[in-house]
Amino acid sequence: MYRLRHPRDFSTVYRRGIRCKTSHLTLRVLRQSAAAIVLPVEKPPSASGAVQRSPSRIGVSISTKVSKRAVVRNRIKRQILAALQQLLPQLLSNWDIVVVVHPQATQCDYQQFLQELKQLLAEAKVLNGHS
RNA sequence: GGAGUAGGCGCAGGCGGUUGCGGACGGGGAAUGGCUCUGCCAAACCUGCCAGUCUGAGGAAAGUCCGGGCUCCCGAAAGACCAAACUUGCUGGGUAACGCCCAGUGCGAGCGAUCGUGAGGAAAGUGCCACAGAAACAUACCGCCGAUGGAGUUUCUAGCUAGCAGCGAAAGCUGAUUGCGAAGGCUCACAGGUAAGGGUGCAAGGGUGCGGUAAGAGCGCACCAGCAGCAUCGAGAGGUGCUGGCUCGGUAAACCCCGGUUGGGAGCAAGGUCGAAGGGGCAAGGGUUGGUCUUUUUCCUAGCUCCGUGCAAAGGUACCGCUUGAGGUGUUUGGUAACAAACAUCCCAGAUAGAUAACUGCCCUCUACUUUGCUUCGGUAAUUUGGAGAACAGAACCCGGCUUAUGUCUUGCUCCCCUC
RNA sequence: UGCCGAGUAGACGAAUUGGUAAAGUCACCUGUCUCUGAAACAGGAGUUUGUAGGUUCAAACCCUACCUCGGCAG
Repeated sequence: MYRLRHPRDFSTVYRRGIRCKTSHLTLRVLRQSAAAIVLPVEKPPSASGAVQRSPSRIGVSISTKVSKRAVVRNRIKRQILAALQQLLPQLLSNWDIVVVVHPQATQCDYQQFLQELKQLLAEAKVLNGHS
């Protein structure tokens, strides 16, 4: 799994991405080709089209407002990443995805996260069809 | 059995399965691009990627309350003195150091085991002690006394004086009366004495008792508290005993004094290395355009989508700092202990949107229920099924402490109740 | 991660060289006025000073530990 790591990537997704929302999570999604306009150096102009097949990158954002305790935040993040791991084969490539966690999500368990993520990704049309 | 108290160099479930994450190690090993093009370089002394082996949170990793190491800036030979700061402060020891730890002393709390202790100086000075109260550190409101001094009193007395009456020869005696009147009595409470009692207050000039006194008072005595001196025990804080003069308010977590300690400041986001693209800044130079004066060479000034050069800033954890350390484990020795020494042995996280996880099986432990056996009917043993394995909590440069949060196991000791 | 600052009625906010039921404004409640409401006037209630200990005769204030909130490096 490829992770979003740089703050610059996060702010780009926040500025330009599509937004989807459930009661416990918010999803921000952006095509990497759109990001390539902002950062033209990463991709030479000749190869900008169909040649690129870099996999989708995923980031999770969870603030101290969700919970003050680092243990709780880390567990939620790990559970979300594990759920996405399970969904990874169905994901389309060339997308940047950011998952934002809401404060109510401290009560959720793994199955709930899995279900909500599946729903959100389908809504954002990042999931590899319903085939 | 219950209640309590002090510890633990005590534990933080175990073994697996599937899918995954960080680091280290040694292997395999591209695409692509460049060039001096049948080979080299970039990264080929192996990057992305691939599989393998090893390894991967805590007792508090937390709070950031102290003390260090380490790094940079300012200052500075070294030492002494002064100043300043710290806010450290019973004694002895431990430690790299500490406001920490150990052992003891005094005081306080508890029936006790034991616990708490910010525990130098108020007899060096200054300040403060509201209200109340006479007075808050020096006095006298009520009260007591009035010994001493003063004033009053003859309707207090002794005594003296004067004339009158009676008796008498006289001296004189008796009686009532006039006046004086003590160093005596009584009255006053004016001066004064007093700090027992009342009242005020957190606090009122050691406490209790007896004597004493005009009334009182360490004024005297006994015991107690406290102070000073001496002796003695102890390494010391202090303990014990004797003697003495009799007594001093509280507050220093108020200023302060004394003693002690100390170069100051910032903190790994310290600090250092490298520093792309595309822009902008400054400097001097060149080029070019315009203006003025002198002159036809240059100079001055203002500008520019111009040119290259130099300087400085800036962007990013890309790399270093970064984990071998006052290190861990074990044994022995010294010490009451904290701890120290010697020997042996081991290398044990290094992330940076931040790794150690998600789901799940068995064992073990605990617990609830079902059934059965025993029963002194309180329970106890086995068994079936279900549930839980938690609580507090996530390394972020590294150590030593403190504080706070919190599940469970276990050891010693104390008090109370019951039974033998 | 490191470093700073602040907590006083429902809201704002004074009292901080310790001194005795902790000012004031808005809001709230009751009444008067009015046909009703507002305004005005009169009266009233509410805070033990973030929490827990300590020093002191006495603590919002001094000391210690904790809790919460905010800020800076960003």
